Amino acid sequence: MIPVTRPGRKRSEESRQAILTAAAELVAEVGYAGLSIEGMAARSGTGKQTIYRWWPSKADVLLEALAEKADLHIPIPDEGSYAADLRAFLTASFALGRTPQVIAVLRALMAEAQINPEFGVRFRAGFLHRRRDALGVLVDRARARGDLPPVPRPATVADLVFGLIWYRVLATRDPIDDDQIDELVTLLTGAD
Amino acid sequence: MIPVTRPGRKRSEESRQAILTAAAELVAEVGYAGLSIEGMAARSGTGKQTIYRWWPSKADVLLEALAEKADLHIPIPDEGSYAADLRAFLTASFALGRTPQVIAVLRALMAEAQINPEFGVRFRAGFLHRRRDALGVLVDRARARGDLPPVPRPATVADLVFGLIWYRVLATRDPIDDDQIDELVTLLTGAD
Amino acid sequence: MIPVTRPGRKRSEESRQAILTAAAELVAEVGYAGLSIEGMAARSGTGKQTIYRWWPSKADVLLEALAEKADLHIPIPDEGSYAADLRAFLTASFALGRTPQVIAVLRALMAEAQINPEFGVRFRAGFLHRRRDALGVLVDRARARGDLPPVPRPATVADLVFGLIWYRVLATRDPIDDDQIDELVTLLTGAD
Amino acid sequence: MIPVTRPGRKRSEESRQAILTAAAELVAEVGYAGLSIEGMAARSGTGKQTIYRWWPSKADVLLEALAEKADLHIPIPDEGSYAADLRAFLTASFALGRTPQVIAVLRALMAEAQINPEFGVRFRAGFLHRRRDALGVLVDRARARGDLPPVPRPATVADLVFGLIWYRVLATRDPIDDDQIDELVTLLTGAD
DNA sequence: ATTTAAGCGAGACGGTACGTCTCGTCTTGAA
DNA sequence: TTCAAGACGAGACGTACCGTCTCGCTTAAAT
Repeated sequence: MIPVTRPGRKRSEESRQAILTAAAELVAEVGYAGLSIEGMAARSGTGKQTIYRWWPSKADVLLEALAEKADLHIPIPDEGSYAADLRAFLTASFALGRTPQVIAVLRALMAEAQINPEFGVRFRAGFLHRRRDALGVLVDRARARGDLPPVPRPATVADLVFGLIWYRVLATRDPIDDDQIDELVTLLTGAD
Repeated sequence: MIPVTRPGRKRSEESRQAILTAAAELVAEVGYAGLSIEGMAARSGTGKQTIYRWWPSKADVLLEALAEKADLHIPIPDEGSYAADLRAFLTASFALGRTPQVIAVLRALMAEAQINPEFGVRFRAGFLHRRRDALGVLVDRARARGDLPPVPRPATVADLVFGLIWYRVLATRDPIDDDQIDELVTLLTGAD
Repeated sequence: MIPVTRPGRKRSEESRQAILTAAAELVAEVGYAGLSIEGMAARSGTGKQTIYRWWPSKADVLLEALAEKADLHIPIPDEGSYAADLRAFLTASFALGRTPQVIAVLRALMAEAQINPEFGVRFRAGFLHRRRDALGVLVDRARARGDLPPVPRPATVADLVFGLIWYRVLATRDPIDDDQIDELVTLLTGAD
Repeated sequence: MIPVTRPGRKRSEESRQAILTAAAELVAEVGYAGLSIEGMAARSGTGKQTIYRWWPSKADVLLEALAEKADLHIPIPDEGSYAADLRAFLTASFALGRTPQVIAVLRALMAEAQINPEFGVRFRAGFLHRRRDALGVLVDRARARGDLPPVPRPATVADLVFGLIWYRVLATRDPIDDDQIDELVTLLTGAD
């Protein structure tokens, strides 16, 4: 058994919060490209070393700041049918991305994940997989009910749902209207 | 009529090609994060100013290098039916992204488009919209034929198709298998 | 016999004047450090090559501009005595350097002569030696008259006179008052 | 009383020395025009920022390097008479400028002082005034003794002495021979 | 109580690339 | 041949951050 109580000063929760807050404020003010560790340290009144000690990159700070405020595991209670479950999930997901600040951070993190492969691994594990798993719960539930149409296959459902969401966020950049939720539900449940 | 003959030395096509080649080679060797204007100038045997004179950022150089080799307006001949047209388009699109080098560049450009808004505008106009228009031709053709199912709507077709492709490229990072083409065709044409 | 009439276009006197004028104006506006061949070409409406064709450096342009306006060989008529000659020479010399613009150019040229040895050679030949020779005429005249004191030696007279002037221009930067002319004349003529 | 202990890492004396040495070596090798901050950083194995943090220009680095090796306040002990004091001062001054390396640096600094006014202020305060003050001590001593001739006035003595030295360094560029020391002493002390 | 071992804010360090500026040369088409 | 225009290879400028390294201090568990 490892002695968990190490000697020395404890990590400062105050500094941690100050850094997360500074990161969120700065990215809103100067954009992700203008965000720097140096700037975060200055704004938060901490030292650069304190940031480097706990986070590997500026993207990881943002990821933690995001996780702090938005629970990514939004559980979907059983709504009775696959269609109802799906509609609930989509509505909740779109609500998550309705705040421009969150969208901006998501765009930046997805971008960083492409450019910095190590962060990519962490971003997939810490964000993308969690969202995918949340959807997986619904699909499994539907499968158990025998509610699932033959096309698309369960594995493809996530690709279509998240593909559409991310494509709108990253490429077309206009918000998803509610009509599209109905359209998607219809398409995926095989209803007419 | 404007006199087209401007005074002064002409732009060097030789240097332009050397820069595009150097950019493509370097991004393959050191990755997008390791790519720099400085490095491109050194590798291509040109001066930094020559690059800054013609391109606003390293991403724009890559975009031009990409456009140079891959025609983005791949025309889809009439295959007789919506389903056949769609299958041809998807097959051609996946083939485009089969070469890892092209995928790597696309990931980088989509990332840069998130981080650098000015480049984002150019990337959408110079790449995303062209691909979307190419798909639009098929859909219009199907609509003229009365071949189009009520769901999804034409505008959503592109979101689903490109959403799925980009999501796999950016998020899951595993290649699309051919079964998924069939699945997608079935889903979008409303066939059973 | 060389055919003096060479083929091709003649040198443009207009451009030459425009360049000299631009150089003089610019050095007054932005200082010698801010003066550039590029700026001179832009201001004068000429091409850089035209400047490089006729002058080896920006300092040479300034030197020619200076020579254009101030005759450096101010002849000193025989005033009857060494003391009177000397006083006339000093008065004329100080007058030359009374205009701040000329002083500024002289400072810059003397500086450039230290930094750029090739220009140093030209500056000495084109400016310093001419001034020294002008003083030499007086001294020779005095020697012929037997008017010269044993100390300082003729060669040292120039060192003292020009040394004092340049030291004030370069180091102390305050103008020479007329009392110092008398002082210098007294000192050099051995009068009491 | 201000607490002198400032936070943060201390300035590296090792780097400071390495930079001063590199500056001195480089100016000897490539001349002042060829000297660059970039080159000094490379040669000294430091970063450019470290130089910019402590010195405003390459000339200031050289000035400090010069002050490091040559004490500019060479005190002149009382030699008994104004003439003897003066001879000692001149001999010491000429010795200072006998090493070609020192001369080369002085030429460069005086040049830079003309071109860069801010450095000019620092050069006068950090070098010229100190030398002038050293001479002032002798003159004051002579005045106290009643040893001073009416011409030249004390203020002009410095102009003549340093004028001659600098004129030879900057303009004629040939070394001062010892005869000229005697000549100068004779002239300034009013002896025959 | 004293020692030891972090963590902290601060800031200097060796680096790298940025985007700009100017250099001196070369190329173009008109005069 | 010269000229105005302007692209070119080259390379230094001064700045911004990177990620690392002292530094004096605070904090807390172990001695």
